[in-house]
Amino acid sequence: MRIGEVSKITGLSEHTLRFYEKSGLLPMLAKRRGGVRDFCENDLRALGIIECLKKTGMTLAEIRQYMEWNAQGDKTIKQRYDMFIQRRDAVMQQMNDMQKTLEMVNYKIKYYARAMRAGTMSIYDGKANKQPDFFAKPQKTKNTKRHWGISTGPSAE
Amino acid sequence: MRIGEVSKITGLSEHTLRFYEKSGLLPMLAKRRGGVRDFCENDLRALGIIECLKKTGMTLAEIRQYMEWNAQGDKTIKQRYDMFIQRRDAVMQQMNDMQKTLEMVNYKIKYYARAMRAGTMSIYDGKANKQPDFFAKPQKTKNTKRHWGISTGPSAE
DNA sequence: ATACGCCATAGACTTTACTCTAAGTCAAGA
DNA sequence: TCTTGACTTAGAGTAAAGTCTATGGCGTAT
Repeated sequence: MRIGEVSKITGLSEHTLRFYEKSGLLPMLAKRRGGVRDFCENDLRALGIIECLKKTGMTLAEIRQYMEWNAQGDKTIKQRYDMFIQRRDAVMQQMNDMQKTLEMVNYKIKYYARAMRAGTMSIYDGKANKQPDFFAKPQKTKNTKRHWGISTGPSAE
Repeated sequence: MRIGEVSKITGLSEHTLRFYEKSGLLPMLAKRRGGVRDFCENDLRALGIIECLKKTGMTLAEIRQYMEWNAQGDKTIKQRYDMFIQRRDAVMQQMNDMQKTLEMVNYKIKYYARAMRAGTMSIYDGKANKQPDFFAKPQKTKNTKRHWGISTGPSAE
């Protein structure tokens, strides 16, 4: 499989795919004579992992570290396991943040919907502002309502 | 309220706060004689909105546009309403993405947990790889399981 | 044979969002 | 008065992740 097809499948540009390889994110990528990159199923899976880890907030440098651990085999299993546990925590934190973000956005939608019906913002003159506090520290005492339960996922078993 | 205190409250650096103002994100910010910035409650709320909108994926340039609409009063209510509807969609998309990301991370946690117990990756030799496909198109026919229900939030009423 | 499409490399450039530096102002306390 | 600490400005520098350009090499359809 050559780079053009991989670009179509993944949605990543050919530039980006070459950039990833140059950055050490695809150490096992085979090349045909002439230097043409020859992507296999494993490379596609690696690209899937890369995109996944990016979404969890990792930098390309950190992802490269993971790929190096991969290449080192059995002696780095624990590092890799620990990394994914960390990533799970990061993802759950992001989900919490998105929930808070959604609450603010929904507040604003209601706020502007009301102003739209009135045709003016002046309906809010002199009124207390109930806008959510985005800098509030997470509270221990009061369980903030959630629209979805947080599960820690499968344990280490 | 001066910049140092605001920095402590928001967690944003003084540099960043000045940079935001220079970028037009805080058009109403008052200054004392000598040029010292004087933040009020509304400025804090504006900073909350800025951080919120950043999390929804907006750039500072786009957020600045919103702040300009704010300053223009009643004639831009619809633009601002529409913008927050768009933001809600973006947030819900991100939540879906995070769910997919979490599934991949949990798969990997199980994968490495098993390898850790065995002490080797070789237990997977010759086995089919069940790693989630990160580039799969969203399917219409099969409701993908979710850990949290997606609500569109309050409608425009 | 030659033109076409796909691919290669090296390296320069871009965008976004900060982050820092240098040099200076200002108000309050010893 | 002098010092200290918090603040100011303009502008330079940085980091991350691409993105693009110039130039050239293959393999194949006409």
